[in-house]
Amino acid sequence: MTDLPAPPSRDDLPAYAQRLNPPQREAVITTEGPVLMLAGAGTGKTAALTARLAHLIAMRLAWPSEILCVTFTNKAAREMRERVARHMGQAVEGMPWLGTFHSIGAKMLRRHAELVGLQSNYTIIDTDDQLRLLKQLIRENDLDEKRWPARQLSGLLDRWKNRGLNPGGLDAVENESYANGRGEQFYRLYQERLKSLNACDFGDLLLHMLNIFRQHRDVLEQYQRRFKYILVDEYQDTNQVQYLWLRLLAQERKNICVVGDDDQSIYSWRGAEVANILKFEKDFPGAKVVKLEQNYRSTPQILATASGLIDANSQRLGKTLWTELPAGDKVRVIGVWDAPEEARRVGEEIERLEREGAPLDEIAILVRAQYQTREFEDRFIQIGLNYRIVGGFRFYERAEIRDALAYLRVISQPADDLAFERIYNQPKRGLGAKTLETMRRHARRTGLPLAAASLDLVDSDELPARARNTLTGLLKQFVYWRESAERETPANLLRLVLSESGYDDMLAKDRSAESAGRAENLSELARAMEEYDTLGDFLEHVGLVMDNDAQGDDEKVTIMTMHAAKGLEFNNVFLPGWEEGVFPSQRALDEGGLASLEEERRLAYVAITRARRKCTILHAANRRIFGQWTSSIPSRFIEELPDEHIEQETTMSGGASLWRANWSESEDPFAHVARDRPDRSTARGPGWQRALATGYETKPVRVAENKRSAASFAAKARTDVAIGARVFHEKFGYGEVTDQEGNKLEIAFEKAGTKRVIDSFVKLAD
DNA sequence: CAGTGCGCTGTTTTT
DNA sequence: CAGCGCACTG
Repeated sequence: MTDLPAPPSRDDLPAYAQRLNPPQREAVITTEGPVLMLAGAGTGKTAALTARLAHLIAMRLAWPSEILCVTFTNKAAREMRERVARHMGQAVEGMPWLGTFHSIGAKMLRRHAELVGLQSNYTIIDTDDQLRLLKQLIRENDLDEKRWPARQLSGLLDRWKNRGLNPGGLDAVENESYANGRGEQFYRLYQERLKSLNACDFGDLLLHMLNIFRQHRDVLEQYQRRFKYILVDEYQDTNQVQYLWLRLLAQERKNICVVGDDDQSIYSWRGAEVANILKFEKDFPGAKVVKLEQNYRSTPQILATASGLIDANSQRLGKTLWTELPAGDKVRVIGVWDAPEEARRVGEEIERLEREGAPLDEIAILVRAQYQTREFEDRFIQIGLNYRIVGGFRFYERAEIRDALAYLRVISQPADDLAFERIYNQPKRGLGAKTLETMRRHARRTGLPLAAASLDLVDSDELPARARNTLTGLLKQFVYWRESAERETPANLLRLVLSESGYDDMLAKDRSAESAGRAENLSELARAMEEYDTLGDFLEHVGLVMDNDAQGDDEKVTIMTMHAAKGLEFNNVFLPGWEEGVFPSQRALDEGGLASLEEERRLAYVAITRARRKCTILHAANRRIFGQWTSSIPSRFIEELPDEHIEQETTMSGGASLWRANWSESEDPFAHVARDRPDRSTARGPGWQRALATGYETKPVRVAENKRSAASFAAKARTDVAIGARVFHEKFGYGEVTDQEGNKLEIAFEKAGTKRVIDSFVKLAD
């Protein structure tokens, strides 16, 4: 890092600043003090942000390692890294603190894990693991899982963590919201369980670090000193923990630059608080506010359509986007009969674009919800159109991949019970619920992880001979694999495990249609692992970088959700499913009131502004929902689009004209639009007020006393049982203790003969 | 212990 | 029309 370029002289602007417009340039050169960059869609915010990064480094104001740069998605982080590298040439050896909130949180937490009772090789569990764990907890505590579903608890936990609340910090209402006042209890139980698994969930990555910052000044100061500059992308999407986290870190130097657009806030369901961006100037007095309003992306028609729509929202800072780009086509609104026709129609339009020479990777179909992708997939397969679906079933969520990862997790972290449970009978080894029950029981009584408890268990006669032998074999394999992990590369270790565990054989014997694909996925996984030096590195990557948007080589149409499309742009954009109940979604209409509706509208704004040249909106009169054909009316958002910039069209087979005919007799389908439209002058929704009312203080957290180390394998022996004692065993009946060795007893049973059992499985007979 | 079939419930969006 | 939990049968 000694070969940084010389600082540029004042008159010849460095390359990274040359193409910036005045506001952008201002955002770049105002390095000291707080800066709020309000950047509308397509106004070159990433360009400004990366230029700012390059500037800080080029002017030698900070080393790359002294800049904290936070993004929301891995994709955004990757792009920024690449762009900075391009600006700086080879001089910048990466930026260690450029990444998503979660990956940065994870990295910090690895260094300070012991402060929250974890070990630095902790596992990051995903929602799937989390749900399984919660189900266990719910069952163990005799709760009716129908009445109090794990999903619901998961949602609450998420919400609490997003708000920076620890178990002790829940108020009565929150506590009441699960199992009649047992919210806090389950939150606590869950956290304890995670700790014993040496694991944490996504929310913990941030919350643990926030707790550490609050309770360990020295740690906080260490980071405050390190980060000379802080940059935050998509600030409108920060939630409460992230906000508190940033505030603590920025408090000292106040060199924080946040970039965002209140009109593109679409993650409030994940705890994001638009208010964070609205109150930035209050949090950081004297903040320089820079507005980027020149749009470089879309035609005037597209821009005007989007602006007209978002204008219906009440809670906005308000910006006026303008463009110098030449006029283009009007935004088209097409009404069709049903969803299949919608897919057919989009297919035809794409084929036409293709004939006109448009590249397929410049075409995107943006949907509200994942289920809408099916229709398009079916159609495109039929007509042989290349497409790719972003999101949806992610690579790492496939069963076989998760199985493989579970093996690796147990190898790297023997206390990972969730992983162990997943694979202890996968492939089928003849170990079932009964064995698991015995293992769990022993684990619970001794406080050992499952695998360790099992190791103890197979040294007794508690399990039937067959289960005992199988389990012994499996545990021995793990010991051996753990040794192999020392000398093999992660990729080779995986291949070894898959072959020796019988997983490969299982797939080979499986004659079903999917098995070949599964095997292929596993090879792909091994290939992907080649670039990692240690198993730990790889597992961390998997925990956080769940994205699967490997750029395909050949040209493909992109199908994805509007949420996933944020930050992207395409020449041609299709927006299907603009119907009440689909978009805006039924959920948003049912709950959440005005705030939800406005978020849906912002989503519509985001979707339209993805388009550079052409934007086509579609709505169908009939759609199958829940397997039932239902007729639908066009989205209220369509009515809100400014007439002069759109062009309506209805197909011969019916579409809009039909429902119009149906409705005109009885009722105006848009009657509700006027009714629901907010009063712009007075609106101050609940979200706004809640945000203003929210304080920063929550109760301090008690750091739980350090329990038995998860890795400890020693089970304590009972002291109340001695040789000669008469005892009762559930399976073997009554007997007399003839020998005692640690927690193992040798007992002469009256009916079953002499057996070796574990002391916790017997009780004293009287 | 594993495999099958039945009925229930519920679908946004993501790190 | 899912995907799941559950009960029942080889």
